[in-house]
Amino acid sequence: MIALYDTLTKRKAPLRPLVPGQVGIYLCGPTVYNSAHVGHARPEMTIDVLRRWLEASGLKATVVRNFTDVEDKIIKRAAELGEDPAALAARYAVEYVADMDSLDIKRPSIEPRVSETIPGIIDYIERLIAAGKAYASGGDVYFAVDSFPPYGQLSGQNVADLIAGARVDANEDKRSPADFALWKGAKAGEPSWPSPWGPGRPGWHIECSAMASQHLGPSFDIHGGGLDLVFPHHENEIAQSQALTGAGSFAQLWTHNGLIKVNGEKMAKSLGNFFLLGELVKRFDRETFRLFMLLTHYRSHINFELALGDDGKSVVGFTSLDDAEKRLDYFYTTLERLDQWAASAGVAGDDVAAPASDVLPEASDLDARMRAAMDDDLNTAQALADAGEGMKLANRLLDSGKGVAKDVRARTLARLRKDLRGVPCVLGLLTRPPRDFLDARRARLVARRGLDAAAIERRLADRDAARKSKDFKLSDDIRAELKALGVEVMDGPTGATWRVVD
RNA sequence: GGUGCCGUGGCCAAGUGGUAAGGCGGAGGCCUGCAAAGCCUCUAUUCCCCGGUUCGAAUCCGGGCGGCACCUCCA
Repeated sequence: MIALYDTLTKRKAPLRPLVPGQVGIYLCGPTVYNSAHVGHARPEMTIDVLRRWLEASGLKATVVRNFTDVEDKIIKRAAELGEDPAALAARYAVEYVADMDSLDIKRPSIEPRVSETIPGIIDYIERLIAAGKAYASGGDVYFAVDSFPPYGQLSGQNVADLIAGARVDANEDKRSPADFALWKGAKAGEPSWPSPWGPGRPGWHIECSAMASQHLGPSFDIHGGGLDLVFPHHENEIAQSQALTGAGSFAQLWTHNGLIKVNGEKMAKSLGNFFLLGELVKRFDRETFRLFMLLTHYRSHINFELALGDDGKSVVGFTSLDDAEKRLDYFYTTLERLDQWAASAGVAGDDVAAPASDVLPEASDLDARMRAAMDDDLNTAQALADAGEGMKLANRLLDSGKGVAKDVRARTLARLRKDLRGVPCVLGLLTRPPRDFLDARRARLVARRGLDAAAIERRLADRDAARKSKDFKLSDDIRAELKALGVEVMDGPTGATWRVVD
């Protein structure tokens, strides 16, 4: 049974699906007014892992992730570019899908758009007005926060403080400064839809209430999003929804992922310190992003570290991603060694998976430990630390069977070979044949350093000849020569191999 | 001003009552013609500080200090 931390009750709670065996998840999606950056990947990755874990646990997950394609920022940006707002939003939505595909994030079951939900939104607003929870005023419609006493339960805010803080937008048409717009009357030249209150468009929060209830029903299991959305967005979603459908309806569990910081600073458009996914994906393996994110628990902030040049400003490297990719390299290298051992030992597939008692204890409970970590609020950091321990044990046994009975060693290695791909594969890691990853990575590094692989191979052949004739001076000279290029030569039982150090 | 989160070794980071995971870095070692990779050992008597609860606290409570986030567009 999986437990998740619930922002509303501030504690971990076991997931008890409303419909046994099925889990409905709503994730707040992007406002599509420009390209996706690293920050967008975090909630997507979090929900992707949640969804994969639930599915692996035998549950059917329905993930609804919206596109907000009608919004002030889109209108503004479209005006700047002289482009039609709808066309601009559609263009960036296509790009967004491609970016998430490139990170191997499973597509949501349903991707509703505001532009396709307008009738549902208008209906929703009409019901709120009929229930006395909202009022039309000056072409707009506002939610009456006073009509919903529990307001503030998610974020710990109270209405009086909000008003006293004077940070809420006072507005002639509002009865109370804390009220928020459900419908915004259109100004000249703005895109609009006809409504009982005149032409206009939905306010920011109502879309999610409407889309969630339309696709998942008035009550569903999990609502996700970034920590920055707790207030006001999610608070307002709760108000709108529960004002109509009552306490306890809407999301049963609220999960919020931590944000991404850049060299310790908040990542913000205004600071300009964000990086587009499309560019980073060219430079790193897609699994590198996944590992980078999953190495930290989803509720913590992640620091996206950059290596800066001497001027302290120019970005010369992506330290966090480099580190994650090296770790991934270690994992895949270990798996390859295990595969080679299995091939030479004649171990086929998983068929030698032995009972727990017949393998070393560190290996016998590895899978259970990883599963327990995942069930405990998706502790991927713990699960991957466990996997790392398993990798280390595998390498040790592969190096030497000293002190371990031969059959126990073999069964342990077989077990590790299976389990080290078990939970990690569910998380979308270590899913490929090791050689695919390792070759692709080396090719990328070769290209990045502007090296010539064929030339390296030729020098390696020269060195091999030198070693055969015991000319270690020449052999070492060639090693040094390649080393200067960033190429490391590794002598092995089947000849020398090489890799690019970064 | 309000609200919430956090403060773990040089750095990163798990751990929410039972006596400090893991990674990086560093030191030593095994292996190697030399290396690299891999492995082994060491690297926090202690979890921001001060009180309290408890047989027992990094974990709970109170106070203080520090950082961050949200309250305005932000994933």
